[in-house]
Amino acid sequence: MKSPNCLPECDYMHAHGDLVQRVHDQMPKEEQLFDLAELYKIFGDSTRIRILYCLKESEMCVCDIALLLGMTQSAISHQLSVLKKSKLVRYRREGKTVFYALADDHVTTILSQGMDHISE
Amino acid sequence: MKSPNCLPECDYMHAHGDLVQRVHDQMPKEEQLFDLAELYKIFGDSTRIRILYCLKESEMCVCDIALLLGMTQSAISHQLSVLKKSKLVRYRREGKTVFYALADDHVTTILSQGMDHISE
DNA sequence: AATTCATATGAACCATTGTTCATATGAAGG
DNA sequence: CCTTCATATGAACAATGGTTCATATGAATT
Repeated sequence: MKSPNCLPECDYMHAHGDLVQRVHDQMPKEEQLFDLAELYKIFGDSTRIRILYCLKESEMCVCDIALLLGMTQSAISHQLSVLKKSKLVRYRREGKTVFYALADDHVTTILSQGMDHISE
Repeated sequence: MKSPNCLPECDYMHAHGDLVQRVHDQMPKEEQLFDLAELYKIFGDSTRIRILYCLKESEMCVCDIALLLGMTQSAISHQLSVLKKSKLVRYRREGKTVFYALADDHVTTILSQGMDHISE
């Protein structure tokens, strides 16, 4: 009798069954892999990357970022809201102005990790 | 006289000019930030993440991966070609079969880096 | 309370991208 | 050489996502 998690049969391709089953059993949970992809998706846009690199230097308000990146306030605000939802940035309000900053050191680490990789 | 890299004027928003200029000067090159985003984009798809996690365990041929992930051979092949273009996987041919593997340890590192982050 | 200013947000539009389907390539075996 | 089998690839389709435009919120100032 097969395990409840066994793979579907494959009649037209004779794959290397043992290997496939072993690797299958060692895979992380589907949900975890999905969340991981979602995380990278956030970093996978150059506007958001540029915003994060701004905030790496200093906390900044929305219109400063917009000015610096040469984009509209709306576009920046939309992207900040994406970054906010993913907890990659935090913010504080001061009067009419909202200052954004990187959420924690982990974000910086991930950024420099990737930067290392492409500078090879 | 302004530096050749100075920012455009902004008449309707009175941004914090000094800060903006300072952060602007410390930003990495546009092209680098673009490439960084492109790298993360590759990781930002759950099919590709799942493929990478398969290959983390063992080198595998295309149809094994397809079987394991319950997807068509074509879909997997297309994604492998994306991963190949970005040098995240390498491959070797053995007769009719092509075996894929992770390109280097750096890929594993990036994967576990992200996995750390979401497991908080 | 009315206005101004910084930011947020909803809808629409266009571009990008992942999958499918059909077909091509290219190696091994008869 | 003709077939078979594993993989690759091109075109088409559907879905996702980033920007813009118009407008809303909400805080400060008069």
